[in-house]
Amino acid sequence: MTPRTPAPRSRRERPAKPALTYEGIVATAVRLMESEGLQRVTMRRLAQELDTGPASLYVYVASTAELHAAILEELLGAVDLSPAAADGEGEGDTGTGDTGTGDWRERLARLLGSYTHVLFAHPSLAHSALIARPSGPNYLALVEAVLSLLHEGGVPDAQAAWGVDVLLQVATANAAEHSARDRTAGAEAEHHALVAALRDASPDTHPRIAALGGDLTSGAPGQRLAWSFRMVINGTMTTPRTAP
Amino acid sequence: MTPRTPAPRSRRERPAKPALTYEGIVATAVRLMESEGLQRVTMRRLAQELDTGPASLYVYVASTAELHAAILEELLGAVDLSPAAADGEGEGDTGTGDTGTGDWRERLARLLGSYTHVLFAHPSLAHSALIARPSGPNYLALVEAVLSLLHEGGVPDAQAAWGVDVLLQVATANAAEHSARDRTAGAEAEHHALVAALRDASPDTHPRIAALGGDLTSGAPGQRLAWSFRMVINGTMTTPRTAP
DNA sequence: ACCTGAACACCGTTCAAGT
DNA sequence: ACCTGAACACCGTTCAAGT
Repeated sequence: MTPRTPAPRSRRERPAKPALTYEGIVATAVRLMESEGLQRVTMRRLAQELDTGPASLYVYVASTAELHAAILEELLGAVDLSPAAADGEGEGDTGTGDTGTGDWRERLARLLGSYTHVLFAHPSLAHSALIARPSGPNYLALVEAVLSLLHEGGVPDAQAAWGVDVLLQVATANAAEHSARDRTAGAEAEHHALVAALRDASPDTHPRIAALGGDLTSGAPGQRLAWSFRMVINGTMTTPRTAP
Repeated sequence: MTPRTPAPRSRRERPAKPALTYEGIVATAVRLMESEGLQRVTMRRLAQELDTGPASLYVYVASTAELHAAILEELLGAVDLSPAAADGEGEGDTGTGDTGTGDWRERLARLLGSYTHVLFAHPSLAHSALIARPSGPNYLALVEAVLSLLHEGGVPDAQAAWGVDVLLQVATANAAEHSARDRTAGAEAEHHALVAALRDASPDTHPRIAALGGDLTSGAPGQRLAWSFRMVINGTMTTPRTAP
């Protein structure tokens, strides 16, 4: 005598549990990361958020690593690629007269800065970006943008092809390092230990470290990163692919 | 009537459980990593190996991250620093006539190669090297060696001070990426997905990627890494610290 | 001071069984 | 085909209590 079907009203009480889809899972994962950090985006926690059991997720996602890569690809949509847009915006009078030689370099540094910024905004993600590189549309667009700026600058194709990797790697590694420093208490302590060790190195055993002194750790992170970008761009321009 | 003290013989049956020390803990951790991989070097597993409970380790080691950093510092002792030894070995007739200009560059690349090699031999470690940089004597010696080669090459101090970081970072990130590829099945699949995505990119939407084609992923890892080293060394030499 | 048992609050992944 | 309960085999870290 008990009704077999639940009262229709109960469907309106809360939004009906949506069917699982890859897109839905990733979207929920992004939300979860934004609110609780990547370290909480686990299969179990995510399943709980989706009102199901962890085993259900394995139908759509092969592993936790793949899940994290999918989140990164999603976030890469926020990278500002406009520095690479060489045309389109202002038709006739593009010449504002301000774009001297070297301008493409500055725009490339700005583009890479935007990429770094996105990683910084989601600290734990940079770390996973080094291991599981995404291959979705947003990542491809980023690679294309970097390549087009190198092309604009007249960097030989062969060098650009290999340089883009290093450029993105430097940006990613920097974000990973600094975001780890902010996040985990231990990482900050370890960085201080390194600074102290460099400061206290003896001129007898470590003459060069002693000679450079505080300069080894000088500069704001942003300044150092900007120099790194310029430096790798210059290196890419001037280093032929044939052995020296 | 049961004896309160264990029979002395039992002390000879197995080597008496050694007292815990920081050195002993780290040494056991290194052994454990060598036999089972870093992913098994957990506080619990290590405690088991030391015949104690995990809580006991926290007297000596603050966290798992610190433990991993200590292992890395230990392993850095295996890096071959001899390419940086500018003098001492052959006293009078140092001039074999073979050391042309650019030779310091080659030796620096060899030194960095040795560092990479050590990380590769212990795959899971490179990953943690990016986050928790060590600050022990072996790491300092590595930094000193790189700096002394840059000095030998006449690289301006300010540029060398910032360049050493990028140089080591590129080496570390490379090792992390490739070792992850070998280790986890998912990482290899993801790399293939990236290669395929680059290959299949449309010339309309991704003209530069299409133009470079297979060159984006060409070359053996060793070749690419060697080029990266040359490239970052060149960039460090030619990029002043003042804004462009 | 050093060490420990026990607990708290979690993990990833698999698989047989259900619908 | 898709979903799930339940289990297997683990984690890091803390803390009160012991020696």
